[in-house]
Amino acid sequence: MIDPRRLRVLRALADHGTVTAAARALHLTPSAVSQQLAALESEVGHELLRRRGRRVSLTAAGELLVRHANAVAAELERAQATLAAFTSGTTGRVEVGSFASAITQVVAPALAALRVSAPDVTLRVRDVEGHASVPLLLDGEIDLAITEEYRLRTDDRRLTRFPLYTEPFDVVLPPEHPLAGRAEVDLADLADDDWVVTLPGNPVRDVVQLACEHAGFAPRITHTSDDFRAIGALVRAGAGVALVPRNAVRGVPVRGTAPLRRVVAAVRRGSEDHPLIELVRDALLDAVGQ
Amino acid sequence: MIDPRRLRVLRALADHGTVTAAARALHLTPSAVSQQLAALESEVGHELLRRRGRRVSLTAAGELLVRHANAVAAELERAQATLAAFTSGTTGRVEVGSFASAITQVVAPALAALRVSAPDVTLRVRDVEGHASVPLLLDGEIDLAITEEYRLRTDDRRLTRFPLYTEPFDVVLPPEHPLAGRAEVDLADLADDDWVVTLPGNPVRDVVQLACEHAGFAPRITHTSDDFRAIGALVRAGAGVALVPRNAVRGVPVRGTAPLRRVVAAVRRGSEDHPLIELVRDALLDAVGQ
DNA sequence: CCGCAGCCGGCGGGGGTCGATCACCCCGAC
DNA sequence: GTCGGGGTGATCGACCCCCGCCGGCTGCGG
Repeated sequence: MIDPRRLRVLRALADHGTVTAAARALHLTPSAVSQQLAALESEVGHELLRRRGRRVSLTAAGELLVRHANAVAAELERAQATLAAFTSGTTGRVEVGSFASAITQVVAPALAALRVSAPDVTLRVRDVEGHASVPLLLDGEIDLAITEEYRLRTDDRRLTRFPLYTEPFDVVLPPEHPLAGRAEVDLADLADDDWVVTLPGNPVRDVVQLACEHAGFAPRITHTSDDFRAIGALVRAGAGVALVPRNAVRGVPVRGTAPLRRVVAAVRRGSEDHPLIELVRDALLDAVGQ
Repeated sequence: MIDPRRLRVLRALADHGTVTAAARALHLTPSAVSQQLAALESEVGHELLRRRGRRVSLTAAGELLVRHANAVAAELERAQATLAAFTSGTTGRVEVGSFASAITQVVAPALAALRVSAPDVTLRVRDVEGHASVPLLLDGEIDLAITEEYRLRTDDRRLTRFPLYTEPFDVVLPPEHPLAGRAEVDLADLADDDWVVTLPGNPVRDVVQLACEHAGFAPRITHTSDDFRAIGALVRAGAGVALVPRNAVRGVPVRGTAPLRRVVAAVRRGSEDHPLIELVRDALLDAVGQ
């Protein structure tokens, strides 16, 4: 029989791609992970890992088993959720991971509301870089992740997601910029400016570049940062212009159709029925006035 | 996090009703089972067992968790099945449990056919009393059970079932019986005979009694046995008449609508896609000419 | 030459057995 | 009726063994 605890190890490997990273996520040494995977292979009688150089990748059988492992994990999560629904008094802790601006936007208000409506629920908030929250969620380090929609594949069967709010991207201009003070700005008018954008790999960068392209130009990129407050500081220092989500840095609306950032909450599949998760989700939805 | 191995113990308890019996099924001591269940309770933070006298029964939370445990088990079974489908050459062992007459009827021919069509598959057959096969199946002692339909609840989500064949009940008469030699017998003509039937609790007994009732009388029961060959011997010895499945003891057809015994094969849910199971199932269906 | 995967020796603890105890139920004796 | 005893079932404590982890090492590859 397959030892279901070993499936957990396999899942971690699939998520992190390397034995060492999986071990970190499981709070184990690489040695232990390697041994467990070897044991799993002999258990199922199949090669699950392919040694590719100094790394490993999953074989087809491995990929298959991972999908079943995900189903098992979801079922366990569901078991915990329905069981928790039996506890009459809602007590417990929920760990929420969120990027900075969403904390001020929705998490902090939700936390305040929960302090009075459900004082026995302790909400632990963790400021997490956008790209890090989903892995943390899957690792079980946090129970609910607030992230941008484009960081999730819609068909990811490991997660359940629900939308929180949508915000447009605003233009941020230096105080001395000729267009400063306008009520709206046309992107095309910024074709000759210097631009401050996020680092390559950050999806926001693609959003900005697509928007500029749509306005008929390619932005001249002079400075980069993944921290929107840093971007705001650079812009105020006259380093260039930027296009950032409204709640990150307050700017000027874009004339016409502005790109949008959709913010969603995600939980591990199966935990969506957990009463504490439902409570926090509802508080978050209340906080965005919905 | 719930340790999924402990769910296995909980399942065994639910199936067998007592810690000792669950321990037997798991090849453990009662002490070990008791400890694992206590650990599970503290893991989920709920009472799962209620001490009722010197026995235990499941609480509502326990019942709930059992259902999830069944889902997890089915998923693990499915994982094993899809992985086994990767092995090109069909090799392995399948344990089949069946009552005696079905062995001669379908299992033996299927075994003979598999010996030539799939020589690397070893089929182990086990003669099992009708009531015992399903528990053995759930315990993992056998992989496929051939049993009467009325021994299965149709909504049992732990099993997948498929029909094999249907046989009518025949009347068995002593050689010196006035109706002996007839091509058909009307049940109503046996109202004044002594009857040999199965023991109370055996569903066949209910079938016989219902049939007699339908024919307008209550059978006068003088001898009982759960072994149809023993019943046949008693009848031939002149002890009375009987109504038994045709393949168990050859008798005389009933005039009008005879009661039917539907014989089905059952496998653990999730294992229906296992290539070896499919192979055996097809061989069984071939053996009944379908 | 660093970093990662995979062995090997050694250790600790989870999880097993064993034996004893307690609780309960079904008896039959009185 | 009730009292006591035997059988059975659950649980606890003590012990212990092996599984599974760690740490250090090797080998390889980028």
